[in-house]
Order: sequence, then structure tokens, then C-alpha cells
Amino acid sequence: MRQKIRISDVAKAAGVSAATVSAVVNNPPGSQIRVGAATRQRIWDAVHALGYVPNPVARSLAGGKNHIIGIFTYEPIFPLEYHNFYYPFLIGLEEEAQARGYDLLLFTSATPPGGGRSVYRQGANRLSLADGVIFLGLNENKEELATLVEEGYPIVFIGRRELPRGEISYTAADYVQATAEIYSHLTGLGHRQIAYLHTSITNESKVDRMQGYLRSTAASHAGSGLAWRIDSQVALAERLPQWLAQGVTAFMVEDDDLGMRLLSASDALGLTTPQDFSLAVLGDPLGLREETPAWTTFRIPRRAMGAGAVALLLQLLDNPEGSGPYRQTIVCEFAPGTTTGPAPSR
Amino acid sequence: MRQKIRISDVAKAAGVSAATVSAVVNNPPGSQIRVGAATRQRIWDAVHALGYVPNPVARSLAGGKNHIIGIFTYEPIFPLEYHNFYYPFLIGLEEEAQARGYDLLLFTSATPPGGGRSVYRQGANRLSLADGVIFLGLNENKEELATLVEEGYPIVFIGRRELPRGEISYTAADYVQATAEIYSHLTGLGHRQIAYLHTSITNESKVDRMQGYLRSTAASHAGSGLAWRIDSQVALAERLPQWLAQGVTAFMVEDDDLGMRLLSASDALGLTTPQDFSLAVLGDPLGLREETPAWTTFRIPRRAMGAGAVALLLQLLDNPEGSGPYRQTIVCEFAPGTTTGPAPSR
DNA sequence: AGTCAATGATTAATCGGTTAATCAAAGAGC
DNA sequence: GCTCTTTGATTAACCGATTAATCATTGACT
Repeated sequence: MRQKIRISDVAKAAGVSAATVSAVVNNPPGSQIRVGAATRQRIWDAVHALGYVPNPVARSLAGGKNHIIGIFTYEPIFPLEYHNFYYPFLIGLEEEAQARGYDLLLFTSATPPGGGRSVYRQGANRLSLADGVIFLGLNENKEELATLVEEGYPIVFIGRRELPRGEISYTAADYVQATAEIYSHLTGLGHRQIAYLHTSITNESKVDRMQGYLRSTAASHAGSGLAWRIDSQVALAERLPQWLAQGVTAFMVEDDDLGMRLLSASDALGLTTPQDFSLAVLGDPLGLREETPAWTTFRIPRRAMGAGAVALLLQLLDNPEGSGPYRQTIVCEFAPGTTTGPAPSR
Repeated sequence: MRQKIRISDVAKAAGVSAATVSAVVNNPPGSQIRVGAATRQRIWDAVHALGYVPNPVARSLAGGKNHIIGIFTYEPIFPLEYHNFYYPFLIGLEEEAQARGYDLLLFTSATPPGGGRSVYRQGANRLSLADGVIFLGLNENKEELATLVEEGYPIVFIGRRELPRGEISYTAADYVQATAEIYSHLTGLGHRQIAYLHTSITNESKVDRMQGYLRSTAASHAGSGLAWRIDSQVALAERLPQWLAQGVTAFMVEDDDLGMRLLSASDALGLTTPQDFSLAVLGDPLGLREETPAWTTFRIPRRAMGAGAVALLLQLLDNPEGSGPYRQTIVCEFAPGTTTGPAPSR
């Protein structure tokens, strides 16, 4: 069973050595092996006649490339919730991998019985099976990533990530600019006191949103006194009236969870958007909520990020050892909704 | 970069040969190599001290297993539509693969530039990368599958499939019994003339549904004269009144598309379910329709089927060459909805 | 004719394991 | 004391490629 045709079969058929066949098939740059045009032709003929395809495992062992891109996530790749979050990335990854002729290896085995994914399962690094690996997910282990980068392993992260040491390649959404765009949308509607509500700033994407807000306030000389951290125990129904009384007419909130909280507080108070205040959410929903309000928000270009990650990884693979990091930032599409409107007149 | 600790390092540290280390680490049944308890201990100590993990690539080359399960689909694995169809399978696959310590290889490269996936891309069979392969999808190539089975390649299909020659292992939903259950649900509500609407019967799952219907009618001496094939050009708004006039009080339809068609015909005629007639759909929705009526239907156990496929494949892998086929049929959960009710009294 | 370079290909080592064949030493049986 | 078996391990071939080192021809130039 399995594959029968080996490189030696082709070599025999073409009347040359295996090394020659290898050289012709791979056509490696700067090879010691030169092959004449006639021989080259005979080899290709034999390859086609026999239906030869290099054994990727052997090729990989010998240091060659095997056209496999690994995908590593620190959470399940197919989560029950966050379905909408991951799926577009996967679509992009598959499309681009397919276009480039690569297979995708999902490292699902990386979860030890106790839980908690790690590249080094029992000290083992299965990553070497793939030519390179694309990482995604929220709860990454930066130490581990830094080690991989140091070891020169070709990896790309989906989402901006800064490591304690070393620099990693990534594709990221431009949250800074997308957030700024939301801000100008609001100022365009006449809002002058625009508050920024956020949760604990735990990762780069949240930092970027905050950045976008801070730059906007700085640019418009508005001051940044309206950025507030909202923990889960903060009672928004109490704070909202105070904020409005203070003159705030619009809110930018970090995610749809916070958006929902603000909206229900608003409901409880008998307020409506965008009549009483405007509300914009910084990015489309993460989870699968059955019904979402038609937020004013922006679309995270997940599909493009997935495809971009493949492209960057192949760049890394093409270039000499230790090149990079390669980085790509993709703009988010502004998505107007019904939760923002003209600033209420005083 | 990459992995540094080789088996020879461990061998040196433990003062034994590489073969001995291999035998201890893998503990293969019926090995020629016997190792004493003390040596065994020394080897494990060295393994842990050095953090040794076998290189999966080398292991695979040497004929060992590489703990990779392939996934092959004849359509994109991550489709834009039919999103809800594939996803639960993938969840099941991932869960079980993870539990068993396997990685998942998606054969995305199998699509040649012109389109149309095939295992034999340019005559090559990349499948051999994996220990075995799980197939899923609607538009399978049975010739190709039969060839793989003949070659003794370990494969499992998700969904019942019968091949022109050879027998393939599969996990399937029990559509026959699920359909019969729907039928008795309807008879329990007093329906006596239960029609069966279907499209072109192109695959095993549709055959099974039909079977379930035919068996039910036979068992209840109802006759099978009420099974009709509904092509896309059939005007249901014309047929529905005729059927009702004829005494039909309930419909079982093959899928939600057909269900929607019947429902809109009904709407157009000013009829309502379940007052004027009952309607049950044979299986949960395939596509992602934003709003679906609360059908009376059954749930296809997709997650369990995915997990089951992994289990069957590993069985196939464990057992001697040419064993199997292994098959598993999983019951569907009945899901009562609002589209069925007591038979209207004459 | 003799030297040198270019061309065209082969040999052999290597990647990191697995495993059949083999062998040495110790204990059992007579 | 000698053979036989069992235990405990080693050797070496092999999996199917890649690639550095090497070698044999041929033609150009002096």
C-alpha cells in the first residue's frame, strides 16, 4: 500500500542517479549538481510516466521543505463559543494555503491530559513537522514564543504581539487607525465629549485601541480625561447619568460585551441611542450572540489576516535564516450602524 | 534551531545503544529487544533529564506512526456557507484527536489550479503523510475512495458510503430510525396520510431517510403512494391544495430548503402550520439561514460522528492490515418543534 | 601537447529514528 | 562439565529523500 514510486525508481527509469533526480525535481539554487537539458527531459518524462511524488516525510527529515504549514492555537481551534472569532481566520488560512499548494497541520495534540496547551508537550516539539507555523489565539505563552523565535523557527502570529525578547512576525488589524476613524465619525456628528470605556488592558489589540483614542483626543485638543476602566462590578446604571450630566454625549467601548452592558443600563434608565447618547463598539462581536444591535463599529479583516499570515510565513521560508520579522497591518472597514447619531443639542 | 536532543544523546547518557532506547521508549509488542529493569530505569531517567522527545518525522520515515490524522474534504473545509454543517464535525474531530494525542492534517493542497479536489493531485498521493485519513463532504469521488480502500489505506468516511467495490469504514447517523421516529410522532398526533417530499436522491443519507419512510408506511399498512419527488421547478403553491384535498395532513420533507419552499407556498395560500397541516424536516439545517422556523425535526449527531470517526480510524490503525471495515451508527435526537400538531379534524 | 576551466554527473554522508538479525553471558537441566 | 535456553543487549540495514564532496569528460587556450 501507500506510495510505491521512490526516487530510486525514477532514477533507474531515467538511467541516472537518485541525486540527479533530486536536483532536477527540486531545482535548488546553487546546487553542485548540473544536469544537461536532455537528461533533464528524460527525468521529467520518467517522473510523469511513473507518477512520482517525493515522500514528504523523507524530504522533511533530509532538511527539505514538505509544503505543510502548521497552525497552533492556545485554545481549541474549533471552539464552541468564539466560533465567529476564529472561523474567518481559518477561511483565510485555507484559501491562501490552497492557492499556494500547502497543507495545513493543526497541532491538536499539544494539550496534555491536564489541559493547557504548550508547544513543548512533554518537552517535545512537534512543530518541526511543518515548514513553519502560524499561531493564533488569545492566551499565548510569550516565553514559549520568544524561545521559538530565538531558535530561528519560522513562525507568524495572527494579531500584533510584542515579546519579552526577540521580534516575531505578525499580521495585525490596524486598531489604532480604526479607532481613530470611529472617533472622527463621532466628532463629525458634533460630539465633543467622547468617553472611552475599557476593561483591563491585557493585550496588544486593546493597547492599540486605547492608542487610537488617545491620539484622537490629543489631535483634537480634547484631553484624555474621559477614558475609564470598567470592571465587571461597576454599576453602569449609576454611572451613566453622571457621565451624561458631565456632558459626555458619546461612548466608544472596547467590545460588544461592554456595549451590551451599557445598552442594558441605558434601557433600565429609559434612555435610547442615538437620541440620548451615541455608542460605538470597537470591533465586531467575538462571541456568538444570537441577536446583536446594529452597532456602529468596524470590521476586523480576519479573512485577510489569515491569508496574510500564510503569505508572510512563506516569505519567511523563502528568505535566508534569521530574516524578518515580517509584519503586515491591515485596515479595518468602518461599519456605520444605528447606535450613533448627531450629538444631542444642549 | 529545532530539536537538539536525539536518541543517540539519550543512548550515550544511559550508556546503551540507540536501539535499546527506542525499544524502551516505544515498548513495541513482541520486540526482539529485551531490556532489564535497571537499564530501563536509567534510560527513562536520561530521557527525562535531557527532555528527549522522538522526532516525529524520523519516526514516520522509519515506518513508525507519526500521530497524524488526515482530513480530506472534496470541498473547502471551511466553507463560507454550510458553515453550520461542517463545524460540529470539526469540533468532534478536534476533541477526540486531542484526547488521543493526534494532530490533524488538512489536505488543502489537493485543489489543482483549475479546481476540483482530488486525492491524486498530479498523480501524487499526499495522503501518505498521515497515519490514516478521515473523509467528509458531499461530493466525494467513489472511484478514488474505492482505490484507496483497495490499496489498504486506512480511511474512514463521515457519513454512510457504499462503494462500487470494496467496503469503507464509516460513522453514520441513523437516518432510517430518526425518520421512522418522526413518522410515529406524526401518527401519534393522529395523522394518517403522511406525505414524503424529497429531491433527487443522490446519496446514502437521502436513501436512508426514504427507507425510514417506506418502512414506516409498510409497518402501519399505510401504503407508500405519498412519496413525491419535488424538483426545483415544481410549483408547490399549485400542488399543496391538491394534496390537502386528497387528504394529506402531514408532510415529511427531506431538508430545510424544501421545508422553506413548502412554508412559503403555504403562506402564499394563507395556510398555517400546524393548523392546516403538519410539517417535519428530516434533519437540522445545512446552511446558515439567519432565521429558521422552529421545525419539528431531528438533530444529526455531528460532533459524535466526528469523534467516532477518529475512534474508528485508530481502531483501523491498531488492527492488522486489511482489517475492518469498522462501522458505527449513531442515533439522532428527536427535536419537537412548532410545525407539527394534531391532525386537523375533517 | 599540456594545462585549466567548465560541464555533467556520481558517491557517500546525513537526517533521526525502527527493527530484524545476531551475539554474549548467565542460569537451567542432566 | 557440557549443552540448551533465557535474558539482555548490540549491530547493521533500512525508511526516502537532500547535499557536500568528488570525479570523469570535453573543449579552450597557449
